[in-house]
Amino acid sequence: MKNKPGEFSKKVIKLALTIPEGRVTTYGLLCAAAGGHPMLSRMITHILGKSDKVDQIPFHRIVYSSGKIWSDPKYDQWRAKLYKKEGIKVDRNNKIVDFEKIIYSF
DNA sequence: GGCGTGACTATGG
DNA sequence: ACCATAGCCACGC
Repeated sequence: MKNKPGEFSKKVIKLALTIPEGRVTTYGLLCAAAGGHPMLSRMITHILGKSDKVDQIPFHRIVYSSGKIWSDPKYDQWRAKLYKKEGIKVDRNNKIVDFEKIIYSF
């Protein structure tokens, strides 16, 4: 499937916005759904981070392939709040509880 | 047109 | 099972 330049990023953003509440996905799945290589995961962050829709994007629903989360002091509280709000459980090691059960595949 | 960037992933110790 | 290192590629400047 051929993607025009810039479509990838749009697709990624669009897909990211379709992640249901209470579900999580991985960067690998997201980029695969966008029609890219699994290792394009880094671009997801880059694109979403630079996007003007960054505020709408549920970064908290996008986690590591291992189900772990990047614990950044900057976003930690923000994410924790959203997790609590959506009923997503995270253990004290920032690992998603029942990750394999709530993971969302496109 | 080349280089840096990025809320990552895979692999090895 | 945890930590460190290397590699991946599209997009913007």
